[in-house]
Amino acid sequence: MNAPILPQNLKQRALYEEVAELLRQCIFNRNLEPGSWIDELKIAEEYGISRTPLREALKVLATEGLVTMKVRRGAYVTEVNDKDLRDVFHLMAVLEADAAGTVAKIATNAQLLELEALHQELEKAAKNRRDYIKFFTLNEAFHVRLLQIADNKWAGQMVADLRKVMKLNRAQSLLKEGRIDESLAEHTAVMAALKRRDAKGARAAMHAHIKSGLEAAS
Amino acid sequence: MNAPILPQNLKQRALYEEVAELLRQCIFNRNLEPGSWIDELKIAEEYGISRTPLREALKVLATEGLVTMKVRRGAYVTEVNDKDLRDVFHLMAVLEADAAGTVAKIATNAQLLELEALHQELEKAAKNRRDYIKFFTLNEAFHVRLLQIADNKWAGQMVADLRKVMKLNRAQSLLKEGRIDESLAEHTAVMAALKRRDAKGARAAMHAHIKSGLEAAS
DNA sequence: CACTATAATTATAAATTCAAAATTCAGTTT
DNA sequence: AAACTGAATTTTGAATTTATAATTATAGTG
Repeated sequence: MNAPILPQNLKQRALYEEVAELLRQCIFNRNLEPGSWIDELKIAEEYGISRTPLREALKVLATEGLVTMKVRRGAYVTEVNDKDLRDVFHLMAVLEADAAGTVAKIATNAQLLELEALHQELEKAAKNRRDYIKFFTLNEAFHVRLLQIADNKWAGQMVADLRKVMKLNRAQSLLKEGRIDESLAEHTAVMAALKRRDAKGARAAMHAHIKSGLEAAS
Repeated sequence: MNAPILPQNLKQRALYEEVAELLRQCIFNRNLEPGSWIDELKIAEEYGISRTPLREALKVLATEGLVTMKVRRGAYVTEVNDKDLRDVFHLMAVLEADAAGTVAKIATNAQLLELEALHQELEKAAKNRRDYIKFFTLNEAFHVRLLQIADNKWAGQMVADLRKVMKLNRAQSLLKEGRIDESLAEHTAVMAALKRRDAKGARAAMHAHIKSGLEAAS
């Protein structure tokens, strides 16, 4: 019943944080469908907790945009329409392009090598056609690391939030095989610009990369 | 059929939202100082409410970045250091520049006239030297309206959050009289680019405008 | 038969209560 | 006198209870 106390959990997280994370997973894998009402009583019982931390978690998800609160009507999983998705992709393009430009300027050589290593893993995964789950994971890792190196925690937080909203849309996961080649080519262009420390080029390449991701999704 | 629907402006807000707004004001006007601990019992009593909605409000502010939660230690007003401020300004510049570019492209003529009207009010306020509170208010109104016209609710939300964090820093309010002239000139440049529907120019002008705001603040 | 009003049910919102963790302070020991 | 131990106090975290709003169901009337 009780969650085992793992030694790695030295920094304990608050219960409402744990619940928020569980709910995010439920939302991403469509256990909770967009537009559907979130039954507080049911979930609280399912998780074996009271409604108080659950409601706190819901309010966090609401400010993240994953759920929508209606007064006296409870919480609903946010529905993302096409325009929303376009807007989110546009913002992602703007923010990640800026981050790429920054990285081209400020990254240490070691950090560029690190990105290069991730990129090469990505290339490997792309060759094994069936491995598009790994491709997807590595791709996200690359982008996350890039944001980290850009060293703007506010930007990192925002892009993370936007990524969550993107995951609300089923289409985002449709990284089809044909798209892998295209995506990899774009990635290579980004990496090349970074290596020659071409901020403007990196921005442009990243912008194009994300925007073409939108076309694939919509 | 025509049951009297309540006007939208009379929409009731949840108590935790009201409390969150009150706390924001307390934080912005230094009633609660950065770094200071937030006494739940005291505040709850002050507002005449229980701790439950207060704690929900604190969690909202935490995801906005205004407040930092420490496990088993409560909530603290976030302290913004110089690097944080630089990062926030940089993001604001990127996001608002993008929004300005979008507005140059998609705004209706009526919307441009609306912005123009706001801009002219700004000019008037600038002439009355003492009115820098009004100048500040109008300036914010202009930027808010621009974001609205850019019609990307995610971007609007993000810029609003960033603005809140900016307000944590005392320096941001030091919009001194000398700075008013400079700020107005930059604003005029933005407006001019918008009027000739020059997206690139609008982006550049807005970017410069925000960045020079950073220099004034730091 | 339809429509309205009202009662019953259900779910959310907020307050209160309870539990557990951290801090403080006093007392003892070295 | 300094440091450590442990109890008392304070404060956070979570559960439970209470109140209120909204929806549904039911009954009554035109």
